[in-house]
Amino acid sequence: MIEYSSPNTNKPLHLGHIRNNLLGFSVARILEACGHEVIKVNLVNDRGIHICKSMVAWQKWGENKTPEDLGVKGDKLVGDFYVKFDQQYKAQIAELMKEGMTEEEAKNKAPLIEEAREMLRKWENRDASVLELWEKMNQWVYDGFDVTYKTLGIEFDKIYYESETYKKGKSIVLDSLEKGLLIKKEDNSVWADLTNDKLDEKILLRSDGTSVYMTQDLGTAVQRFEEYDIDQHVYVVGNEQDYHFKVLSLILQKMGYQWASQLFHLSYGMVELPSGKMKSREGTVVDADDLVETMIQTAADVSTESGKLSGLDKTEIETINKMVALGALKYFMLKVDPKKNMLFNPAESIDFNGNTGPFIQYTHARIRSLLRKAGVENSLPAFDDTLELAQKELELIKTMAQLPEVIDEAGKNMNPGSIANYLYDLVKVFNQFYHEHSVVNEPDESKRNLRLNLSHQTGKIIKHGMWLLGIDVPERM
RNA sequence: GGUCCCGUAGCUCAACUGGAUAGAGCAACAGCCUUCUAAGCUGUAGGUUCCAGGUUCGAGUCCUGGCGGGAUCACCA
Repeated sequence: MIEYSSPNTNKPLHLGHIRNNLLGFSVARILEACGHEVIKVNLVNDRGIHICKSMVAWQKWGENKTPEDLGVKGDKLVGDFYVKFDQQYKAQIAELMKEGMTEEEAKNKAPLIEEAREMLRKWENRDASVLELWEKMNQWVYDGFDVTYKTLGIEFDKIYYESETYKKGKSIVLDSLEKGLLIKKEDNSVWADLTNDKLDEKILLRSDGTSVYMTQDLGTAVQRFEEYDIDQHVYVVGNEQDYHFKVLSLILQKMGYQWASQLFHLSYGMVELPSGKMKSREGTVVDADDLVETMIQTAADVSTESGKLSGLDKTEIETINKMVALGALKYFMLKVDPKKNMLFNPAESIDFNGNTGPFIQYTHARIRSLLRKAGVENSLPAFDDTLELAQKELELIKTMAQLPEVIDEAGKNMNPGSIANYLYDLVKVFNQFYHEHSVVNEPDESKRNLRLNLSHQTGKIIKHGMWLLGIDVPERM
C-alpha cells in the first residue's frame, strides 16, 4: 500500500503537492512493474481547527456565494476564506494588543479564534448545521481537487478521510493504555514513553480526551493492516515529517504490532523557490493549476513557432500541447533524487530542450513518424540477426538491454529518477544513431529492416519508461 | 542547543551503493537543415567533488571533526 497526496481541505494544491503526487503515482507504477500488487491510497485531512477557520470566515463574509456563483474552483474559494480568516484574526490580535493584552493572550482571546473553536466543538458533537456546512464546503474542495488530479493524471484506488478514522486511533490508544504500554498523567492526558529510544515522551490523547495528529495516524495504520493483507506500507510525505514517522513506527512497535517495521517513510525534499521556501502566508506559493496552465501556454507558443503541428485539427493540437507541458513538468520533478531539496525557478519556468521530458517525447514522435513513413506501424519486417552492427547500433542495443536492471533498481530505491536518467541516455544514443544512419531511406533492405526494428523497440521502451513516470508520449509533435 | 538531511562546472542535476580519465543539460562560444521532425546532432571552454584528518590497493561515495544551507524537537496538522 502506498499513500500519497494527503491534502488538507483548507487550501488548494501547490508545487509541493505536485512533487508529492507525481512521486507517489510514479513509484506505485514502478513497484507494480517490479511485480508487486500495489494499492494507491489518499488520506484526506478533512477535520480540525483549520477547516473550521474557513467555515467561520465563509459564514461571515461569504454572502452565501457558492463556487458556481462566483465561477471559481471550490478549493480556491475555500482557500481564499482561510486566508481571509487569517487576515482578520491578525487584525483582531493587533487591536487587542493595543488595548494592553500580551500577544499570547490576544491570540487566545480573539473573538474569531473563539468562534472557530466553538465550531470545532459543535462539529465533534455532531451539530447538524455545522456538519451540513462542513460537508458542503468539503465537497467544494473535493470537486476542485478532482479537477487538479485529473489534469495531472493522478489516480487513487481508495480515499481515506480522517473524519472517519480518527476514532480508531483513540480506541487503540486506550487499549494499549489498559495493557500498561502507555502512561496516563495526572491531568488525564495519555503519553508514549520513548525515552529508552533516546526520544522524548509523546502525547497521544489530550487532557480533554481528544486526539492529536499522531493518534489519527496510529489509527489509520492499524485499520489498513486489518482491512488489507499488506506486507509493506509506504508513506510519501515530505522530509519535514521525518521525526513524526520515526515516532509513529516506534509507538506501533511498542504497542506490539508485528508489521510496525514494514512501514516505510518515502521522505522527499522540499521544492524551493529562488526566494527560498514557499510560504502560503507570504503569497509566495506556486499554485498547481496556475503552473500547469502557464506550462501549457508555453508549450503552445513553442509548437506554434515551430509550425510542426499546423495541419492538425484544434483538439489534437491542444492534446499534444498539454501532453508536452505535463511531460516537461513531470520529468523536471521526477528526474531529481527524491530525498534532495530541489529548486524551481518560475521566472525561467521549465526548459523544453536538453535533459527534459519534451526531448524524450520528441524522440518518440520521431520514431513513430519513421515507422509511419515506412508503413510498418503494425507489422514489422523480419530482420537478419547475423548482420554486422555499426557502432551506434550496438550501443543502442546495449542501452536497451539495461532496462530490466534499471526498473529493478528504481523499485528498490523507490527512485523514479533512475528511470528518467536512463531514458535520457537511451534517447541520446538513439538520436546519435538516427543522425548517423538512414532508416527509411536506407537502400540496403536488410539494414533498413534491422534499423526499423531497432527504432520500433526504442520507441516501445520510451513509451513504457515514460508510462512508469506517469508521462504520456505523442505520436507526433 | 539535541537529532536528521543536504553540500559535485556560473546555474539545474547525474555518477549502477567503494572502482579506472567525475558525466549531462542550461547559459557562453564555433559549426551542421534542397535527404527519414534542428524540441535534434558535432565541437570548444568550464572541477582542489565545502574544508581538515582517517580507513582502504583504491574515496564524490565509508569514519571523525569542522564550516555552510535546510528541516525538526507542540495538548498544530
